[in-house]
Amino acid sequence: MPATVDPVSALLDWYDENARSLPWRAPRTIAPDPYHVWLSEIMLQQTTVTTVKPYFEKFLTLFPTVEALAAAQDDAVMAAWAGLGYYSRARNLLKCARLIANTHAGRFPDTEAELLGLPGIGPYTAAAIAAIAFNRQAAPVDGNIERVLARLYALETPLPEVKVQVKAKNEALVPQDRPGDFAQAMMDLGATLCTPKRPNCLLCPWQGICAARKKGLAETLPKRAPKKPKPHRTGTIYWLENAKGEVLLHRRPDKGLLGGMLCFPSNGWDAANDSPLPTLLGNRQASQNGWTQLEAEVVHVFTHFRLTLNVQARTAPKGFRKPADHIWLHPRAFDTAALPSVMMKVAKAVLF
DNA sequence: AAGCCGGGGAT
DNA sequence: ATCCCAGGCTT
Repeated sequence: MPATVDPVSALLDWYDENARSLPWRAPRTIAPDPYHVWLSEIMLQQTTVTTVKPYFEKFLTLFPTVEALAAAQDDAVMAAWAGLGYYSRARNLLKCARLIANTHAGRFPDTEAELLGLPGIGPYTAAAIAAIAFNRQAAPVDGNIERVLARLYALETPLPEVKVQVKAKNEALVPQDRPGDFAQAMMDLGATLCTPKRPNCLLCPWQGICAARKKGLAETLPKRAPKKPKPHRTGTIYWLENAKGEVLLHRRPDKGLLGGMLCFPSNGWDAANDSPLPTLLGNRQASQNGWTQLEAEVVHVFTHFRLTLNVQARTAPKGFRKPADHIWLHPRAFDTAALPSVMMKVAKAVLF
């Protein structure tokens, strides 16, 4: 053994011996399926491996090929994505699948530049697909790689400014023969050993050369700007049932919060989607034909605000006509519909 | 450049 | 209760 080992070789050796078995990772001897790589990378945007796994497998069952996905109904895709969050990803996923199927003969482009032009594919995902699916000389940088390299080189500039240095360091390390494995090894290292808190430096292939470890800075890098506190919003859910036991749901517009998803009519927390129901039916509480305030209160945390919802319920009067963009849906169908997690919480609070 | 956009696992 | 995640789009 030489006294000094090439850092990239040490990383790839660690990766070969410790690679987690992930459903979208092809065996060494089999070429990866670009559809699988693309689907997994979109799902993994700001989302952990544990969360993505069951969704990835469900999508491959429902939509085995990019052509099958392209042929699916919008609502079927939104329903399959329900609970995964960042719903613009699902809309762009479908947009991209139809583009690939209809104008690219079902084949994903194999260069970083072409991939970057597709809906839902930004700088990270374009580089990741180019490297992993096509073994191109591309160097994706995600949150894991930022952390690993900020520590390896003890980069003390706070995010996001440090991204420029990280990008340069990363590109300098990419090996010519295994760019895809290098990217995945870096991300695996960040996800399993070089974690944000309490990194397991004793098992790290770079424990001997990590500058942050030598300085005792491993746990504190990368530095981040302090975050702003989340504002708090409150709202009211209107749970309206018809004679068949179906509940009224509102399909939200495609753009914006929970775009394209089904939500119970509500007021007070999202002005653009305030419901006409209380005006249509009268919002007096505890009157014979009015709403009944339920005990249920639902708390949910979004990216940029915290939400507390109270629930009012009643049955629809005879002759009630549902407003535009509303549907009746029986609770037994909630599990397979496009209900976001916050609305699933509301349903559970009312039904149980 | 900054804000918007979900949800859940880990600590 | 807080952090942060295999980020992209919009303004």
